[in-house]
Amino acid sequence: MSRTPDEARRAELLDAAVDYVCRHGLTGLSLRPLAKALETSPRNLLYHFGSKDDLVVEIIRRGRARQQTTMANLKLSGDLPPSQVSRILWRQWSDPKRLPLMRLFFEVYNLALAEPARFPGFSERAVEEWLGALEGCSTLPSYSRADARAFATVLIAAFRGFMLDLIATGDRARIDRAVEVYLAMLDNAVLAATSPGEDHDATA
Amino acid sequence: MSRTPDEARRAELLDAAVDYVCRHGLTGLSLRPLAKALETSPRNLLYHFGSKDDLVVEIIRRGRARQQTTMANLKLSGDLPPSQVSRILWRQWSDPKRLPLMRLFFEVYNLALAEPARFPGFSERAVEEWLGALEGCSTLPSYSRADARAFATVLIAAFRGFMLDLIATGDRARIDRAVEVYLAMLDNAVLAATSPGEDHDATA
DNA sequence: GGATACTTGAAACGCGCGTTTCAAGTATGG
DNA sequence: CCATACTTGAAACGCGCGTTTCAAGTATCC
Repeated sequence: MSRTPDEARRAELLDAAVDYVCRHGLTGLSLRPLAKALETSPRNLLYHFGSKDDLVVEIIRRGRARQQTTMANLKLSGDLPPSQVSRILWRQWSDPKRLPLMRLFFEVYNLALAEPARFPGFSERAVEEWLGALEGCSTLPSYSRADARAFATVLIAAFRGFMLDLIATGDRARIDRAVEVYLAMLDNAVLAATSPGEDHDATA
Repeated sequence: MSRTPDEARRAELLDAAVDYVCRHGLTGLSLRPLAKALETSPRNLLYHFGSKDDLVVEIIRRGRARQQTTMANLKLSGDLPPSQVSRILWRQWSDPKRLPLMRLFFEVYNLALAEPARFPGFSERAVEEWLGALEGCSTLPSYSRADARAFATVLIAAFRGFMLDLIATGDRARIDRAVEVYLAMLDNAVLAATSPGEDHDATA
């Protein structure tokens, strides 16, 4: 007939929107300022994305895609010790260039907690995906599956806790030092779990 | 003259507002629904609190007061091992009755990150207060001050990470198990730090 | 080159927001 | 008891929001 839909324009707008949201947050997002920053109009955003809610969904989806790209680049081989996996994770994600994306996801976690209906299953998936990745990545042979999940839960909790602190305070010196203390603890724990001599009971 | 200001009414409204915000979140808070839930009018909220922003500030302040009351009840003596301090903290705060307040503060952290001007220094203080408490509570004699801060940073990160997970997934069984694994790691670390025999290097 | 469908702009609509205005209601000090 | 100041209610204001309407602009296929 006459003309093919301009998919590239949509992708360009979406990418710019993700950048904007990383800088300005998702909570107070409104179309008019966003449109102005993207040098377009609210009308156009709605034309390309249908509604604001749909746009938000796509922004989050695109953000997750960036996150997963980063994770894929980690190339974590299956037999690294947990401390190595955690160190690589930390090195990668504490990069100032990646912090805004991380901050965005903490924001989305919160929004999802406040309005689970708008982001169904988001919070649960956010943990479950990392669990899956870390369970597979750093399992100790002696661990049962539940132990492995518990251990992975520790890794995730510490990682996210350090991230929160870094995002909030920016006190990189203190936190980097804390991460090293923590990684040494991890090595100690693995040592204790694999050496048969010690009394090692992790249950209450 | 004629009548004394009703301070009790204000306090009552504020307490009810904190409860409301714990249940409904602070992000989308607006006066009309809040007033309806409190069986009063927007007009009255503004009369008692001046403006919505002032009200929000007072809600957060009151929430912090509740938080500190809980902390004061912990009665952490100075010579408990870190794992005991952490266990008590976790037991106290993972109580379902206290989770909403914790969730509220994670929400405020995020708001403060998005708009530092509205909540000046909030995020930094949130970490610094816990740091101070934990530094004093579970210092090891062999630690320098920087080491103590780093160690306390680990405790806070893990605590907050576990909290985030619990609030998001509610998977108490998995997380309680993870906490036990983590506490055992803490004990191991303290053991390693105090026994002179082992090679113990926590720097990169 | 003109019909066709994609793309964009300007302006307005209805809505809920925080806030203000104005007036009535109410308890208390003199 | 009544003047005074505290308290509350009803209604409206202006504003920014997401969205819609209507029309113009633009690239492409026949």
